[in-house]
Amino acid sequence: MDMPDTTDFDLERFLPYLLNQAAEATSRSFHATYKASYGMTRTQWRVLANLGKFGSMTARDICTISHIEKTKVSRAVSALEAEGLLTRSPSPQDRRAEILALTDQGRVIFADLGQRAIAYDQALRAQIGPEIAAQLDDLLRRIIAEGELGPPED
Amino acid sequence: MDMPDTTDFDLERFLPYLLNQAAEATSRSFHATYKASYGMTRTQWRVLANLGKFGSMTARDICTISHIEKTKVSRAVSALEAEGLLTRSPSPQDRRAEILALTDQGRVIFADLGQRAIAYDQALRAQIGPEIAAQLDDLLRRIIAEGELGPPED
DNA sequence: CATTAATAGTTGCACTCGCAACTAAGTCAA
DNA sequence: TTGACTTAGTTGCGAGTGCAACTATTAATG
Repeated sequence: MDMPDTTDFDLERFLPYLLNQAAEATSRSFHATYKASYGMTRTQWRVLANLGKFGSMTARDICTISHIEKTKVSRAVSALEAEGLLTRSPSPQDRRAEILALTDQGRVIFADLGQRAIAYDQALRAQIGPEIAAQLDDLLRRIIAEGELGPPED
Repeated sequence: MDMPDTTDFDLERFLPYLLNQAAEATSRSFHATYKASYGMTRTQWRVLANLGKFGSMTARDICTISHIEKTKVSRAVSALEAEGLLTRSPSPQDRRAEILALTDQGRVIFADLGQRAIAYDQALRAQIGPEIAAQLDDLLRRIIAEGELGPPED
């Protein structure tokens, strides 16, 4: 009737750790791409990608869709605007909100990075096998959806 | 003979993005645990966990094993030492290196957090199903191992 | 040996992040 | 319409991070 030996804990078998390592490994080289080409932050890239995908929307919409904190979005929007990649225009329905839209230049860059992202993603999936990659997608989405299973409540 | 429409790029199908979201979702609540209980950083927790698992080793060993940047390790070690959770002693073989070892207090905390980590990990795996979780482990390890498949080389 | 290169670890700096506090605008109800 | 409450977005601040430069020591090479 042994208790599990607590010194048995092994980071290498800890799912959050593995997910982090995998995320960092796969993010790093693509991050280098958009950073080198356009001096972009990961958050900026994500905001750009959302606007590219969905068209005009407010900062709040981006927060809701992508689960990025509003302060990160706010700063990313400022930076992208300063670079001339997006414009803000006041929302007619709500004067607190601003409608964000990519400029032509923003769309060009989104097209470029989008293409490279697709290529990178395909290379990744090819390495682990396309069917398995599809399974992986499902698993990750489930984990994301389960979201926080509240703290261990000990 | 269409080129793939570049506006088709969808963050939600981008593996690095999914991995990141999943990693953040699973890390967040456990991060809250060690932060609240011991005011620890993720890097500090990882250094502690490595020392707990492998016993005495140098900072460089930790870097090699866990792929954490040496500056992060350096600062984490300083912080853990300041908290009295580890000691440094000069290496007899190499006067540049220091041998790191957990103090009794460090081991107690490692035991505590290790236990909680195991519980958290098991809860996570239970949610997605244990067999599937095992598959996920394999996949993640493969992705980590493939490591950087060099930048797209376009 | 003497020099040059490599390595262990630290530090300075510029930047990103997370959180709380804040402004401005909209909502709801008495 | 006034007052309490919520929401969109911004800003200040403390803290963590990445990168490059640096010290001290060890290894390698002529």
